[in-house]
Amino acid sequence: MTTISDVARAAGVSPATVSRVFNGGRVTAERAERVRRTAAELGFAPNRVARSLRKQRASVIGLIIPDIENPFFTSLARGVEDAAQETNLSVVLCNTDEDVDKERRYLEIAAAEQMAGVIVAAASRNRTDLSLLAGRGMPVVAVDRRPRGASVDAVMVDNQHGGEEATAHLLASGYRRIACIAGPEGASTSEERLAGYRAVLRDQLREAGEGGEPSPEYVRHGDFRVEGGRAAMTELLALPEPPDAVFVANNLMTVGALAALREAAVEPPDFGVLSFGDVPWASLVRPSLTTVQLPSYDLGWTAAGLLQDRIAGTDRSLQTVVLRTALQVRESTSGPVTR
Amino acid sequence: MTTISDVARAAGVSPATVSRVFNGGRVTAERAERVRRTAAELGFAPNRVARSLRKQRASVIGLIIPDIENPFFTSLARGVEDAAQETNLSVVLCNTDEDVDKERRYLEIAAAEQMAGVIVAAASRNRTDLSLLAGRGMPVVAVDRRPRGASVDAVMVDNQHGGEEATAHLLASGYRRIACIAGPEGASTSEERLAGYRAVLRDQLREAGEGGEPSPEYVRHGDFRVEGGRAAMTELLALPEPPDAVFVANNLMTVGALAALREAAVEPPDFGVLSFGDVPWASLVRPSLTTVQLPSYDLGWTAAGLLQDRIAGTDRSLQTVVLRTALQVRESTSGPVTR
DNA sequence: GCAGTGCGTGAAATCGATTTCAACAGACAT
DNA sequence: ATGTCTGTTGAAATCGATTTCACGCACTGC
Repeated sequence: MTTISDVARAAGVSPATVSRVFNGGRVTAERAERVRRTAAELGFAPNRVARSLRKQRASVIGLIIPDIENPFFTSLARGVEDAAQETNLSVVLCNTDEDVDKERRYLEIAAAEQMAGVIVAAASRNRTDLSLLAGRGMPVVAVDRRPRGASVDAVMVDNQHGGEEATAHLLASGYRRIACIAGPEGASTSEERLAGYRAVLRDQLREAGEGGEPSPEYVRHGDFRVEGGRAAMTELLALPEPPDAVFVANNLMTVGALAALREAAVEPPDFGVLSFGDVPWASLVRPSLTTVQLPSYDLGWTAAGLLQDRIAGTDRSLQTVVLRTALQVRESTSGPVTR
Repeated sequence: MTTISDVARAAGVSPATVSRVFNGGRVTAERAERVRRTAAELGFAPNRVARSLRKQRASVIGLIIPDIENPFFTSLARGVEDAAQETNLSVVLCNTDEDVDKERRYLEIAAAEQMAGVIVAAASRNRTDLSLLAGRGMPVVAVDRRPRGASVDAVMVDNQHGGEEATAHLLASGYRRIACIAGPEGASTSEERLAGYRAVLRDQLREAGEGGEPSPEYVRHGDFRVEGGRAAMTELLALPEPPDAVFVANNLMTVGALAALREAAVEPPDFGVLSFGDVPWASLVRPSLTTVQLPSYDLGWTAAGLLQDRIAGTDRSLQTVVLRTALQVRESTSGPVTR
């Protein structure tokens, strides 16, 4: 391992000069050239640990996500990674498994490693505590989920709008008994999607002159995982008057819901399914699935951008960027065949 | 940020003693207790950067994979992560996009960050150069793919066996014109799977008294991605005598192949499809897909174990662990209906 | 010719932990 | 009383880079 002193000695200059060559200090062209050449000869690469210690900041950003096996988050991670690469930051990917304790451990590591900044998709709206980092002046950006009371930059999805879009599409397709499989109660993303669903249904009831509220029986809460979706869908199908369509609040639960539908031998387009979030590849084997597309990659990219601004020292006021969803209609035949 | 000196001062001891308390040196019980208490009061957590610099080794391992969006690798990553957690190592996940240059950059970072070790699923059999790290004495474990000439521990999948299993199953199900969509030429994993396919077909031809070689037209090379699978399948279907089944050498290409089949309105069980590697969730919407299950999680877990042995300083001789695949039969009706 | 300015340079301090080394205290044997 | 040994302790060196500071030199303007 060649150090900066090795290079300095070989090039006949001081370590300070070598450092300046690589960090944009003022050095005469001729010396700089000589240093660069000897450095290349010796295969010198600065020790990033030493650099981090001295600078009190590593060239690493943390990305803390709740589920690495969910394509939504891997896509987000790619966005972060691509953006980070442009400024030579590396990304440490941490998977919390929706577990607040695991998450806290990672936040502590981020502090102890003196990471340049952290992007967090919080495991819990209430119990995730970002003050640990924000308090030490470490730049933090919340993404997808904003923990309560955290004063940090954020990049969010317009969940309510997505929920409205989805529900409106199902209505427009002719379905009338539309259920909703929401996420865990308390999850902000889920609440907002549900709010969108409710708002559209209420409007529709009013217009139809029926007034009142959409049936509370048609709303089930899952856990954002496959099994939760399956269970909720099974319950819905067992109702005295089962729904004829369902809006599912995330991609994994959609997979579960589809499985339950298949077991019950209920198929689109008799039964409408609209997924919030892309179910990757499902489109290939089940083209009739309409989805609310989430800007996952852009979410990551944007969050990384905000973070880098902060790292660079910008002190604009706190900012929340909201990205829109886009409905991707894939139904070949749209709407129920018989009514 | 409280440092070790702050704690030392507050507890009325030297920094050396504080360090010993946290690193298992000999300290009298009473002092140790006092130090621990003051440390807790001050919220002291050792600065990992400083520790890494002094120890010449970080408590971080690198995991370098070619495609973070492939569930095979995310599952592998979980295996690594879970194993690493047990010894308080954190994992840095690096995505190379199958790009050798990107990969080299990450290998250099691993060196400059003084990572404790690296697990690599190499982007290229020929061009991935692990000597950079192995030469500096950094522990390295190859996983899934073993780069040529690298003298490192390795954890592999028994690809040939998996290929044999897959092909034999298709034969046993009654298919006779079995094609293969292999991976890129030169990729060791692909070559081995293909070898398994060829071996079984040759045996079958011999037994059937026909002798000779399986038709070379039935072997196509893809790029391990969705589009490659789709293109290859389309070509196969366009042959004068198209196959009646296909063995696809990885999960993503299977997705592409399924899409091509759907476009051509060819459906199982008239056409047999066997995927090497699980196509997540596809089972739910297409239960008839039989797959060769890869031990992705175990691959990661095992690799992390080997790496930790090396980090701890074991100097047993180089070791290659080969994990078996398992056929997961999901066909409801098995085999072609008409012949 | 002299003060003032600016640039390039190297010596040395610095980041925060670990670890070596020497000193010291106390127990015990000679 | 002296020597030996064991077990604790703190001062100081160390890891490898960055950065401050002061110095020397060359110019400029008066």
